[in-house]
Amino acid sequence: MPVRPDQPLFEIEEPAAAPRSATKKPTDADQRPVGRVVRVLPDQPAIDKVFDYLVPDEMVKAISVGTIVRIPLHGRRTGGWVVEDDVVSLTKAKLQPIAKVTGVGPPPELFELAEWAAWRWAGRAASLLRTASPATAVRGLPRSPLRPAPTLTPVAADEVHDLAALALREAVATVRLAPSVDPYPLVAAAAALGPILLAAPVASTARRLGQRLRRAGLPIAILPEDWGLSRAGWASTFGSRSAAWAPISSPAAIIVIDEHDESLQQEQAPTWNARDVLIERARRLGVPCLLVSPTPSLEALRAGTLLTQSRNAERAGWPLVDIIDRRDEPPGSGLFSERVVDVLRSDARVVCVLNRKGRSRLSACGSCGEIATCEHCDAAVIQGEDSNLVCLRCGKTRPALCAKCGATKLKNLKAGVSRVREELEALVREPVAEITAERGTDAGGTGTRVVVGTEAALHQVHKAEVVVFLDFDQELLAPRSRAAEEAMALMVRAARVVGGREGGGRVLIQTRLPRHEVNQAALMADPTKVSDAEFSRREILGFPPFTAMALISGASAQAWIGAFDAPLGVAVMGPSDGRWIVRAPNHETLCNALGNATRPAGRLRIEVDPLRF
DNA sequence: CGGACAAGCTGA
DNA sequence: CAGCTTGTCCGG
Repeated sequence: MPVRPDQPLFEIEEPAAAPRSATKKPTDADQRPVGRVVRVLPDQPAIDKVFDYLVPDEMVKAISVGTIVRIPLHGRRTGGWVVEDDVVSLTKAKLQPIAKVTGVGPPPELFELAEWAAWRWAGRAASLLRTASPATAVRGLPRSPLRPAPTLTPVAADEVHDLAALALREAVATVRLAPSVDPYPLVAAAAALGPILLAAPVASTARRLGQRLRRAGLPIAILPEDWGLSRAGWASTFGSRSAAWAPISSPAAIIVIDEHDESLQQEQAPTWNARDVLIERARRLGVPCLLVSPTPSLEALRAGTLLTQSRNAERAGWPLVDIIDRRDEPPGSGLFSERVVDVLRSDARVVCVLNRKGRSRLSACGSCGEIATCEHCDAAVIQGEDSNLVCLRCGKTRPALCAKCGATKLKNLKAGVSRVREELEALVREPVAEITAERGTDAGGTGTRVVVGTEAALHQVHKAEVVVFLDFDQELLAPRSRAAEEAMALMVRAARVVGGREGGGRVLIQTRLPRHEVNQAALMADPTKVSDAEFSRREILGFPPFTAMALISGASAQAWIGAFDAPLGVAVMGPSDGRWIVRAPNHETLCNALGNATRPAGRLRIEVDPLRF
């Protein structure tokens, strides 16, 4: 019978008050007649300093390391975490009492992990501990059910389950599973060892996996709502990026789903990555860490032993890929090859992907051929949906007419999604929906057979027979250091929308670069084509993971760089666009240097492991 | 973070 | 020099 942790199987008990560390040496500290003193870290990342407080008698039982309290500080009250108990305070200031116990906080080991992460991503421990803390006060923890958790019946003769058995013997295992392969047997195998911790880039992925395990009878905490259950320690914990900071104390194993996904990295500084936090967390606990992905990141390939499916099984988990070589077609021959037109006119459900918003990204005058540019800054202007011309650099808008000859007819040299939607409707003679990040599901993209959109379409459409990349070269040639990996991640998304090849899943790629490693990797269902190429490229360029980097930006970046005394082996490059790069042979050197630097006042962003540089 | 207090700027 | 802004410091 399934255990429903939210039903009255358990009662609420007082927060586990750690036994008052068996009467610490009653020596010199007791010269002073004060009572118990604890050290508290305020929850304001800007303070980054600990303060000592007296524990009033009525709070003695409720307070231990990790407890969330309110403290008087500088004439007002703030929240904070008890980070040390039974402190011998050396301060000359007279101690104030703790004002209030708010509730249960993260387990003690997360404080050490937060300190490490603060060093690793040049941030403050408080911002990480916020992520590790409950959204609202938790006053008691659910008690473990009396009946033992059922033993899971292993999935019979399942390849993924067998992979799990191997993976769970490693400290860190990188498990490559094709896009349409269900990771559940892996999760179930790990959960058979005891409560596990699982993080996935998309909350709904984590939730679905958790619910399946819950149906199998295991107690499951799904974050953020089940924070208390996770803190209680006996339930497997599932969540998105922030689950890297889940309060579960001793998971038997840690799993990161789709570890290659960029959304596992926090956008705001400190830019910690759930994958890297969890590798470290597993290492400290001495439990296996499973990094799962159809296209493992270079970081995962370096961190763990690679385990793969059989070649046949992996191929079956990728869709059939058609590379449509457009090199022979003249430029300007339109966005739709014959192959694509055929598919569009079939009765298949099709998602067309084009990462260009608006009507036109590049326009020229229909009569004189002049490229439409901004009157202010000379950058090329784009034509938005209202058909006005907008400069992306300075934001100026002007009506759609040629600046040279005044003609009002503009030629569309690079169509955007809005324009393509109109063209598609003319082509298929039925309504076509447009999906971009801004105009999402509300635009009702699911109703029509043919959909066109930016990559947001691949998030919002769950099932289609064909995905068409109308101009994949745009992804492949994007001026970004991680363009190939990002294109590969997009391919994985597409592969999931259409499913594996035995189910008829199909992806069409229009490209002029048929030999590009991403195209070849997709065609052959072999992601090593991308990682191999990327490894050698990065090694030649001295990019991560062969080095460690941080990107320094913001109004005070100049001042920071000026005061930065780069130690041996650490290089400062820049500025470009007001940003500097600090590069070191490894994180040890980089993070120590960043930690020793003095921080000027004002806005400063230190992005360790930048995704874009 | 946000209050306290000091140093700088303005106006008559 | 009051009255106000801006900057720096510091908290138990």
